[in-house]
This record gives sequence, structure tokens and C-alpha cells, in this order.
Amino acid sequence: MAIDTRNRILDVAERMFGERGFPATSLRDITTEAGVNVASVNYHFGSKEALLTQVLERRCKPINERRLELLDAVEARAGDEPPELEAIIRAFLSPPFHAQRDWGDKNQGFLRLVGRIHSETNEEFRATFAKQFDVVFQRFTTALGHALPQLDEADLRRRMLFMVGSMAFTMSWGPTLMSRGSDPARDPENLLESLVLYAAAGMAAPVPAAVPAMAGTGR
Amino acid sequence: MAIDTRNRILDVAERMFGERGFPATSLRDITTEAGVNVASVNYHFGSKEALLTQVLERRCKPINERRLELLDAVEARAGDEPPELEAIIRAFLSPPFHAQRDWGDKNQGFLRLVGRIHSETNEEFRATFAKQFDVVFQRFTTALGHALPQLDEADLRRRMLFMVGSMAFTMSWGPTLMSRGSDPARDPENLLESLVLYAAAGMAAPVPAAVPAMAGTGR
DNA sequence: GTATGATTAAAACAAGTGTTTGAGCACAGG
DNA sequence: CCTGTGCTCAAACACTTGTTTTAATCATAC
Repeated sequence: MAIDTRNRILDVAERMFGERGFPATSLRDITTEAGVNVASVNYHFGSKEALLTQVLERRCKPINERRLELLDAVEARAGDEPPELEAIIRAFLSPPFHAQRDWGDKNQGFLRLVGRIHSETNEEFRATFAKQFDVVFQRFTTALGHALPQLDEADLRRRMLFMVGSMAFTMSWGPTLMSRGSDPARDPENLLESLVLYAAAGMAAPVPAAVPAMAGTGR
Repeated sequence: MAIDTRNRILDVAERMFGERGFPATSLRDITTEAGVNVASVNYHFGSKEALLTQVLERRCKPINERRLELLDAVEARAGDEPPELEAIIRAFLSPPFHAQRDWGDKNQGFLRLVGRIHSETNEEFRATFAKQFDVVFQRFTTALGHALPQLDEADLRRRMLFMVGSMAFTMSWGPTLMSRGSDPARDPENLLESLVLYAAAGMAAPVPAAVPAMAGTGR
């Protein structure tokens, strides 16, 4: 019964944190819906924040492992050549989207949760959480740098920021905002393909002409 | 003194909502820092949520008005031709970035708040808030549709989602994440230019299922 | 001067928060 | 049988939340 309670809490917490956000979800909301006692959370996890950590780790670990797997494959296939831009981006973006598909619709709230992490937790927690992504981010930065040698490091970092932003936002609100559209727009696979193309084009955009801080834009 | 109290509450609330998020910020946090009584919030604004509305409106209204102004200018300059893609995107993206510059550093928290709105408020509030953007979104959708006739509506909407996502994420966390980088990376003007180029290239990316349109497409 | 209406202040309100407690249960191994 | 151990439960804990109340204060017009 113990492992069962644990998982029921994790499932409900994942969904509710995703739907309402972390601070706006109370432990009683979770435990009531899960049909367990309030004290179970502190018994099994220690605290509300520790519960959030567990919720995130359970899903993020396989996603990030998959990302690295795919990147390994891309780099192996490229040999000594610089790897293909679109393939790198797909290796980065597809695991979370496929996770959504694999876990079924009922767990789609998790992707919203990931999108929220960046804006709902305090700085310390985020720093801890970000460690899970350190190696992933490092590996992909290097790979993208090889595929886009014309970009300096600042440009590369900025564009990765843009890519992560569109990914996080899409995972958070894509399903909701697209729900009044046609069927294909809701299909995660189509959404992913669109995003890959968009990000690849953006990444490969011409480098800015290094504006000396005052070009037009008067106002 | 009344208007003074109001503004002091608005300023502190804007910053704190941006830094910690809406649910995580208590009225007592705000009023203590602002040096006013707790009851002032309910006296002057009615409720915590109404305060958030006021905070947002005070900043968003001029931003959206500026967006429409700039779009008008772009369309007027284009005449009967389809307007230039990059110009449309710049009309959409530059006002919030310039707002950051114009309001000074102490109000930079507001942009984080805007980025957070999409993830920290309940559905009803967001719907109310989104009305402020209805006309803006409609106008820009139309303009982008003219500049990118090869995109069907679903693709266009998806790519606008991506663009808004990278914008929101950048405004939320760009300054934080870039703070350990070099100086130019932190300059809002450079960040904006990078984002415009990135978004323009992404918007103009080849459509997935369509015939491989020849590079350039004349025009 | 006082009267009037707007603004502030301290205090209390009811409800909700995360967490802790200690009694109770089931069930293993002795 | 009894003794632990792992777990669940209702209750209470101390505290914070947004909001309301009531009285005091202020500026201003009569």
C-alpha cells in the first residue's frame, strides 16, 4: 500500500501543479483528490517542496537521458563532420514531446509544470533543479556551436534562450491555446515538427550586423 | 497623499509580483515594503486580484498602443504591397523591450511579471487579461498572414505561439540568465535585435508539408 | 470655528497553510 | 501469543492568508 500511496500522490501532484501552479496548489487539494491522508505527504516525501522535486525528477530524468542518447547518435552519425543543425535540435526538442505522447493524455499536465518551473519557484530551488540540466545544456551548446560556427558565444546563448523559451511556452500553453483550432494543430507530432523547423531556421538566421548601440529606433 | 499611496503600492506590487510571482507574494509583503497599511490595498483597489489587474494595465496599455502605432506605420509605408516581415515583428517585439529601457532598471520586474501571467493566474483571470491583447493579436495575425502567404492558418498560429514564447521567456529570464555573460548580451537593444532576427527567420522557415519553395521566393 | 468626506491606522476576522503529533491498524518474524 | 515495523488516520499545531471592521486622522469647504 505504501508504494501505491506514493505514486497516487505523485500523479495527482503532477497534474495539479501543472494545472494550477505550485504555490496555488495546497497539500490538502492533492491528498483529498488522491484519497490519502494529509500527513502522507510529509511522511513519504518530507515536505511540499521535496514532493515537487520528486515529481520533476521522475519525469525529467528519462527525458534528459533520452536527449543525450539522441545527441550521441547524431554526433556518431556525423563522424568528423559538424552534425546537422536540424538533427541536433530535434534531439533536444523531441523527448519532452514524445514523453507527452507516451505517458498518455492524463499526464500532459507535466509539460505545463515544466514550463512553469522557471517562474514559480524561488531562486534556490531553481538552481538545484537546473543542475539536472547542466550536462544536457553543456552538450547541446557545444554541438550547436559546431553546427553554427559563424555564431559567437553570446549569439549562440541568446538563440538557445529563444529556443528554450518557445519550447517551454509551447509545452505550457500550446495544447490550451490550440484547442480551438483544427485537429492537426493539436497533434503533438505536428507541433513538434513545426517547432523544429522554426527553431532551426531561427538558429541559422544571419548574424546581426553588430549594431554599435545606436541604430535608428529613435522614438 | 492618496494618489501617492496608490502609486507606492503599485510600484512595490509590480516589482514583487515580478520577482516572486503573484500567489507567492502576500499583501503584507507589499504593504510593509511600501510603508503603508495593509488595509490600503483593499481600500484603494478592492482586492489582491484587482491590484494585479491595475498593475498590468498601467504598463500594458501603452505597450499595446505603441504596437498598433508601429504596425500602422509599417502598413502605411508598405502601401499595397505586403508589409515587410521583419518590420512587423519588430513592431510587435520592440515596445516591451523599449518599455524596459524607458522605465529604468527598477521596473524591469514588470517584464518578468508579464512572462509569468501566462502561468500564474487562473483561467478566468487570464481570459479577462487576454482581452487587452485581442485586438493586437488580431491585427498582427492579419499582417503576418499577408507577409507570409505560403503559411496556412494553423502554421501561422503555431509560429506566432513560438514567437510569443521566446519573447515571454526572454523577458522573464533573459536578464537573469544572461547576467553572467558579457556586457553586450545584457543590453536590451542587442537582445531585441537578436530576437527579431531569430523570429523573422523562424517565421519564414519552409513549411513542412508543402512543396520545397525555392530559396528566395523573389517578391 | 465646525462639519464633511476622504484617507489611514490598529485590530480582529474567518479561513486556509504546511507540518507535527500520537493513537491506531495490519502484518511480518520471534 | 507478543513485539516490532511500516503505514494511515484524525486531530491539533503554529502561522499566514486576504479581507473587514472600527476608530482615529487628515484636508478642505462652509
